[in-house]
Amino acid sequence: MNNHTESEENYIKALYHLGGDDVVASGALANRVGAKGPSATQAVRRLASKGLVEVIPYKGVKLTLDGLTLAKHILRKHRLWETFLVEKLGFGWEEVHPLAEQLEHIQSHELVEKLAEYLDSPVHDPHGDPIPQADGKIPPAIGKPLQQFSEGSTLKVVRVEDAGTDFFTQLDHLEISLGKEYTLISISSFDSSIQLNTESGESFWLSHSMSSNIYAIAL
Amino acid sequence: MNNHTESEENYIKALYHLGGDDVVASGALANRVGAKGPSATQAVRRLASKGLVEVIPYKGVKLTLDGLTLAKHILRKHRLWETFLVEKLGFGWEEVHPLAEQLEHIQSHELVEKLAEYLDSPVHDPHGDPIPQADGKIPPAIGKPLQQFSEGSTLKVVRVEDAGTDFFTQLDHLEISLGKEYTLISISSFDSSIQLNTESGESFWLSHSMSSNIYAIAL
DNA sequence: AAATAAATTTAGGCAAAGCTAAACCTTTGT
DNA sequence: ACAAAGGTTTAGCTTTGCCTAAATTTATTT
Repeated sequence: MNNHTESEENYIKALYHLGGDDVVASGALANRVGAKGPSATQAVRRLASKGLVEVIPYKGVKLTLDGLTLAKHILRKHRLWETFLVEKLGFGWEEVHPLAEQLEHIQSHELVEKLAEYLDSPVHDPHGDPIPQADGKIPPAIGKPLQQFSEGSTLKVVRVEDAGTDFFTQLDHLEISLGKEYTLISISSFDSSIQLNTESGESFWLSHSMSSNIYAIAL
Repeated sequence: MNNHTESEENYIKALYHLGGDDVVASGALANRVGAKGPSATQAVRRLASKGLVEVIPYKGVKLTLDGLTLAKHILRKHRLWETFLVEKLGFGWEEVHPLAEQLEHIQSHELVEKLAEYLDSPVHDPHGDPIPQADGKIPPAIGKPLQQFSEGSTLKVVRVEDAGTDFFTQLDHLEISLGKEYTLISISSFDSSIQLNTESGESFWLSHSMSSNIYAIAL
């Protein structure tokens, strides 16, 4: 009961990401894992038979406690590997997600814990996202989305949501990275896009979908 | 044409291990990957359709040049990961094989080369086995099997064949490890088993199957 | 050289995972 | 309240990869 396929783990991950331990619609799930509806229905059934999810037909799916534990454990592995790739192997933070997606499926508790130790038991990954700990606890997430700052405030970017590659390409293009400081000039009341000033005085706009994945603290 | 399943890679690995680029019987192959005859036949057919092997029906299978290249690349990954696990994470040399067997399937040239660099481009893994290089060249294997030493010679263990866990359990039990020195007392003309003396004077016997996987240099 | 033994391949099944098309619930709009 | 729209599940098909049993080919033995 402790050995899962890669596909199963991907569904579990998706469920966690989409809803934590809340109910998720099978369509949304299928979408997230890049499959079609029926595949998700079927997959979810397999997961249910392993006690990892609860299904309410025509309503949605929900992680059980076991499923939740597994999800957090996979996320722990993912973020530890990302940390390793960036800090030890010198990868850029924008390249590591797809690699970690492979590495997170490696099966060995001992390996995970030795890796954590080797990295000095990190609490945040290279994107600033919290790394679930061995006991299942999740460190507090740092920063607030840019929208929640008032115009004129000075802020420091401390975290970005570990999303797709195109998101990072955009970030790189705008030369946004962790630790950088900006002044928030204005928030469009029309489409919620945000205007930032860099330290060197240049100004640029961020779409809502961009800025809502960028987290900062006030200075 | 560059993307292989884990199962396929396991068959390629097995072929390389069993025969290098010589013909291997399908039964032996099945045996090595822990499958039954028909599964191997089928697998081999898939590999042939990808140009990785050549099949001579009822005779055997043989790696093509592409297959050989792939095999060496997988072995490179395997041994680099083993090196990482032992040198960086502090695993014992006897524990790393099954982990490396998972890690070797991670798909990323960049990762492999960054890992190699991080480990200072090692030429031998923790068992003393040569690590195929990025260009496909294989560093010279060091040492000779214990059988090839004459009685009375003093020798140093420099390499063991990276085999199953039980082999390492045995080695550990006998407290044999890389770098240790012994005197070869005698070779049984009956069953080729070997009698060794440790530096501290204790004496013990090694079966042929054990000693033929242990390599040493003369002192 | 024929018969038997051993190895290999074919035939036919099964489970995981995916797909499309069709059927079936739920929700929503009027 | 009911019909259309939208989302979900069922049905049925495909591929990978493994299995057992049966047929076939190769090797061995007398």
